[in-house]
Amino acid sequence: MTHGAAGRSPVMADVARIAGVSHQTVSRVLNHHPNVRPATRDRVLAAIEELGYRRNLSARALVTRRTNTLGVVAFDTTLYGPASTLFGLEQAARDAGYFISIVSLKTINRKTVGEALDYLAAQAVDGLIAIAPQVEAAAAVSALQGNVPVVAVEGGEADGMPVVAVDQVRGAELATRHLLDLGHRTVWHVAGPADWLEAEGRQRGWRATLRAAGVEIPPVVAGDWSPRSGYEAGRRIAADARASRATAVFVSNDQMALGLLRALHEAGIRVPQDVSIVGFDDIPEAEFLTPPLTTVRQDFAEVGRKSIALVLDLIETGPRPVAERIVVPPVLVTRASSTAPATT
Amino acid sequence: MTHGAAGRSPVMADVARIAGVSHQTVSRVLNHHPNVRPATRDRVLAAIEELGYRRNLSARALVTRRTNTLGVVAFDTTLYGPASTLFGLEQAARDAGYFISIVSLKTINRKTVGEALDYLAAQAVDGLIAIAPQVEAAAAVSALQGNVPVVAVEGGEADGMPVVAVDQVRGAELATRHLLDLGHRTVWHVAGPADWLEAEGRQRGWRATLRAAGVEIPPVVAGDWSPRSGYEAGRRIAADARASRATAVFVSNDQMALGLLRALHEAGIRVPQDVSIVGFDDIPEAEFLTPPLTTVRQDFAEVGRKSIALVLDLIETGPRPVAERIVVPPVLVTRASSTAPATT
DNA sequence: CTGAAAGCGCTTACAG
DNA sequence: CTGAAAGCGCTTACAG
Repeated sequence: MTHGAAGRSPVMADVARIAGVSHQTVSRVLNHHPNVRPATRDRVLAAIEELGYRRNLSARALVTRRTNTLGVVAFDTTLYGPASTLFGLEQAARDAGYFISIVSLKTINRKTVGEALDYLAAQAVDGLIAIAPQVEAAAAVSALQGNVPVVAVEGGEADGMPVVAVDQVRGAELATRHLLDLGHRTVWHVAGPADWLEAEGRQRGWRATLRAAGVEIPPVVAGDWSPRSGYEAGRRIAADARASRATAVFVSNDQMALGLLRALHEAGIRVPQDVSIVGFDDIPEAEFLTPPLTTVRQDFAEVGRKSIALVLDLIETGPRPVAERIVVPPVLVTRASSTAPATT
Repeated sequence: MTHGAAGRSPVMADVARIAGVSHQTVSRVLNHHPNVRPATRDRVLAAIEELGYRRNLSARALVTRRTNTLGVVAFDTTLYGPASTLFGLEQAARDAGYFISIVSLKTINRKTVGEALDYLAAQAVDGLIAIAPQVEAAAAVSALQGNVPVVAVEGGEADGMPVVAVDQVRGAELATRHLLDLGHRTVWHVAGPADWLEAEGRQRGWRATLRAAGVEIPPVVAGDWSPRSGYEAGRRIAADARASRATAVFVSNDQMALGLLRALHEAGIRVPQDVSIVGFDDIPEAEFLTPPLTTVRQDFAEVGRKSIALVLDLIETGPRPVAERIVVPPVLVTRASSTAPATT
């Protein structure tokens, strides 16, 4: 603030005056325009440094019609998966020089998702990323399909929208096959909420694997992702355990597996001696549960990076003739909660 | 798009033309200026509706010098606490009509925090909220103290900056006193990382409570918030258990308590019969651990709301003569992991 | 209660 | 390689 009118922050014209050039030349330097003489460039840079000048991004956005901001719609970023994805998105966006404006929803339906998208549209974001793991949310996002590029994270296949997702079906196959390979006659399944695409994909992968193996397909036990619902599922399975002779359970996420572990423990059923358990996500706690949980790890950071890369590419090159679907492979992490069945 | 030049989105002048007024009148309607005749207002509103007009926020920001955006600096939003706080912040900001621009850091030091603040400053945010739970981060934030109002969430007391925080000392007192009241001779402590203000506050509260009770103060066991570090602390405590005769442990967060539970279980030490455990946070999993975990609940949503309210107030009314400190009380949640010591 | 004028701080052709 | 001009879409005094 040693130059320029006191009290106001410096503008391009202040820099220009000090550098002895016009403000257009300052603009050229800032935008890495090739045609600037090195000596001029250095003078401008020095003046910028001296004044602590920062470009006014609102003014810039007004003329370029680019805000350099990406909107993110998310649901319950308190859950490990969405939180991790968001973290990955944010890192990748910043590396690319974009700002992230986020709205996270408490409840998902066409109305709330629509409002969120409106909210971000009002901000004139350059692109939109929707962490839209529910059928409803995906539908709401695809209904929008406005002027701005949209990428769905964990979105469904149907809606003709670019998607970046972990291969849920594949993950469920890994989990189910692992248990079958250990020698279990079949594998039970505690599912996530019916309207979540991930829950649906995992159930599909589980079912396909059992069918391919030609084994009996037990009835699905419903859950809602919460430890509590896993606990309740566990009580039900424990009650049926002797009758059903369940020896292996693939649980659709780690939090439910944690609740299920608790219920089996209460019922005096040992894991893995009596029942083997496999979860999904590999939350940081998974390794330290009793027993340590075999699970399927998702690379959320990678999903975030790929989503940003895709939306930026869409911004640059315009929409594709056919919507892309980028798939990130999951990895099975084997721990103590799964073993061969007792030979009875 | 039925009016105006095809291909471009409608601007204020388009609305004005359709409503038969000048664009200033449209502006007045949008800004809820009192002096607009109701009939005129209705015509303008109808035109806005008809065109699907949205105000260009960049143009608005250019003249008002307000971006209606709040910047948030956070650290590892993958952790339950920061994720929950962020969620609360975002809800509260949106309710107040503000956008949130977030940058989350992987590592915290003066440099990374400084860069984050620069990044947000470049965006000309109207206010800044720093989830700055480390000593270093708090220092970096207070070093800034630029032109824009800053509120520190979980910040320290020293830096003369407005702070919103859960009363960590009080929470630790609740936990420690609970264990003493159950009849334990003293209480051990697994601390969080030394440079975290929350870890420091909880340790302070624990120590003060023991001192006030006139009981022996055991050496602190160090952790880093992770389940793994809790596990390692648990192994150390288990190894010393007979020698040290530890019967009660206050663990500085739930994730470490989870790891500690695992270690004690491996060592054949029963919780709570042999050792009582109390955690901190009340993560969703806490209720379903084996055994269900007694812990101290923090109201992160409330912290978020209060932080937004404070920063907005600072934006409106300017800085206070003396920096405010708003404290949110924690609550003890009693579950099965804590009980009276065995009478030996 | 409403309109004509000026200006916010940039970028983008257009000259030279 | 660099500058004078116009304009992005709003809001804010200023008139009336």
